Amino acid sequence: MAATLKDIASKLGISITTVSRGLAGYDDVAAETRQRILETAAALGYQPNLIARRLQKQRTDTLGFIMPTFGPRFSDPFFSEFIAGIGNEAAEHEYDLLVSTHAPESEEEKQAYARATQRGWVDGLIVIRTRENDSRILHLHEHDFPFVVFGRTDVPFEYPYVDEDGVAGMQLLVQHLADLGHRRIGFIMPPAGLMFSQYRLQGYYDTMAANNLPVIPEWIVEGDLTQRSGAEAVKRLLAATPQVTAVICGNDLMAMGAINQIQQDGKTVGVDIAVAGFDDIPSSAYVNPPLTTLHQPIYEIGRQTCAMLIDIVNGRTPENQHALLTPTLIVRASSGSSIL
Amino acid sequence: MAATLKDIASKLGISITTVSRGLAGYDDVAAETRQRILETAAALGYQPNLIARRLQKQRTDTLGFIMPTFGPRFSDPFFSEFIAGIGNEAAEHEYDLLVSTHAPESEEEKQAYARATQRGWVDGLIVIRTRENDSRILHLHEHDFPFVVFGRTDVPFEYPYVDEDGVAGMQLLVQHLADLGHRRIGFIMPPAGLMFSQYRLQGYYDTMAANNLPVIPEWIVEGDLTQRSGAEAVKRLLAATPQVTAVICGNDLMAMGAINQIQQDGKTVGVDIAVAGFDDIPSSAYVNPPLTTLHQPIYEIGRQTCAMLIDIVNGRTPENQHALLTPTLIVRASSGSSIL
DNA sequence: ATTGACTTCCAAAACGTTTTGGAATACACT
DNA sequence: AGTGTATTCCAAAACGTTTTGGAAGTCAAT
Repeated sequence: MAATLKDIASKLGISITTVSRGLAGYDDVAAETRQRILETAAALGYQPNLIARRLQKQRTDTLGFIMPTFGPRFSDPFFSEFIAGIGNEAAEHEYDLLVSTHAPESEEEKQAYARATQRGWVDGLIVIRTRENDSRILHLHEHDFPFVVFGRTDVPFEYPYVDEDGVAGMQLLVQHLADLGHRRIGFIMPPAGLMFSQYRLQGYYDTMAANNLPVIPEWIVEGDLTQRSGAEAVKRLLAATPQVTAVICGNDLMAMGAINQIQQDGKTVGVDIAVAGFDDIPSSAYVNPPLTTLHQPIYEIGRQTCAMLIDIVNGRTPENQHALLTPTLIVRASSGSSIL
Repeated sequence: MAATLKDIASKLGISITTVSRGLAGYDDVAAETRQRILETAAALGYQPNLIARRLQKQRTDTLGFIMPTFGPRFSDPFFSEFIAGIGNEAAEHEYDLLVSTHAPESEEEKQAYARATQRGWVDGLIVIRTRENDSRILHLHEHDFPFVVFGRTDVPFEYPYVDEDGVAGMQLLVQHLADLGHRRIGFIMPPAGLMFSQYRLQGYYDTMAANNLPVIPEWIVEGDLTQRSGAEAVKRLLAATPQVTAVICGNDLMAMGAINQIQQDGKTVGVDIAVAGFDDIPSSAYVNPPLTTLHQPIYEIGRQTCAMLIDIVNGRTPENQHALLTPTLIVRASSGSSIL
């Protein structure tokens, strides 16, 4: 039912070629003919068949994003903001965005990446939440498939990425707490397999050392980025080392869980104990007490990542293959005031 | 470079047809031939070109989802959970999910829907956040394009939808507050143009009336679903009618903003004033005080909506075109105890 | 020796588009 | 009259797949 080039051509008694070229604005079509083509196209409500065009052009004008989600009940606000960023950037360049969700390191995830590198699915991929020696990046690199990563990883070759400077971020945060007089600072770290955990951990170690503060292993516990795990982790942490006066959480969601847990135990966050997060999700300004955290411009990072990918897909080498953004420190009430 | 049917055929000295049919498992291919085809396909790393297949089959095996987002800094956890729901359901049925974001009622949104109904983009669409006399639904219905909606609207024809029963939900919540002794209950409603606002408002009115509680216009103010607007709205509300003892917010995000604002004004939520939300996003259990709210199984709703769409796309009529789910009341500390 | 049934294969068309490599015509200039 | 140059058009190929409608061969039964 939908009109095709053939319909227009036969209605006008001219060839498909001419119709195609007329519509595309080539100058080997007489102005008068072109006019008639345009009119009939409009009259028939012609819309080009994208699939046919893609088959001919050998490109999909589509970008892929495979979200590494954990449980089914999953709703890290990080993702919707990131999707909005890449989606809007993609739309501006007339690219579509194909999204799917798979558990990290699962069999389905592997299949999804295998499928992606076959021709005709997407032109390029966006990868996030890098892991050690990330198999996704290895696979994409092996198959010479265009991709950009949000996050660094330890592979023995160059690849384009955007990343936050986790070390610098943690440096700001730990220094802030140290300046307030904290000497025993705990760290609820994100899953150790994720690369950004390592940078954040590194920044924590470095800055503690820079302030001549020793770190004991009990001060570091691991969470899985959810509120629930933040609550559990802080419970374990404080049970093991009640002397800790401040707790840094690997992300805001865990910080929210931790705050809740601490309050349930009858202590006052920002007075009895300082808490800080990482990400600056919108909610972090509205919890009680408001959360001291490190701001990451997720939306902008999404845009930038996507812009870089579009460059690569079009054969342009981005002037800067590696973008490293420093988070900014947002001080709110949860870190309290000086305890000196 | 990627291997095609032609490559396999010429390597084996047989026709493309036979290769295609062998791979597809038709029984007019000798078992031995089929074996050789399979082997060579594996050896060459053959992956079918999806675009070519789609062109031939005249279907995209792709579903579309156009998110109606407001600002750039947008991150309603509702969306990521909903996407996970439809994405996983789609993946199970071997469908892809195409996602884009456009401001509601914007020109780009209109264009996106116009583009969607042209052939060869997606096989069906998922629509959410219905508006009065929703132009998207009118357009899709006019073009006879497959779609399923999360939400009802007031159009003069039948269409498939999944929706939450906002009236019943609010009934539970208002009754809960009335039972605690509240008689002056404010309502921070979502944008009036959204259909679910109207149901929630209706449920509020109905249940107030059922309890012989009058409602005065000052008790109702509007917000835009963000934390910030929740804070602003509650400020306006309490400035106008300080006598209010309970405030129901149209969603959890606004409730979080409201709680924060009330606390900044030095009052205690759950004691001086009760606050409740709607949605039961994960954070709502972790704010301080934890939020009384209505639970919606967003992930499940996403799955169900998507499953219905897949049925429709495949020409099967779902047994039930209209699913109405009743939210469950989650009582937490923010609504406090009896004030009688 | 024919016939019919079954098995195994394939040429060609089709999906709708873009691109290639001219062809045909008209016109002006030698 | 012949050459060259624009201008305007188009047939055919190509993208990679699936499906249609047989064709060819084998085998057993007549």
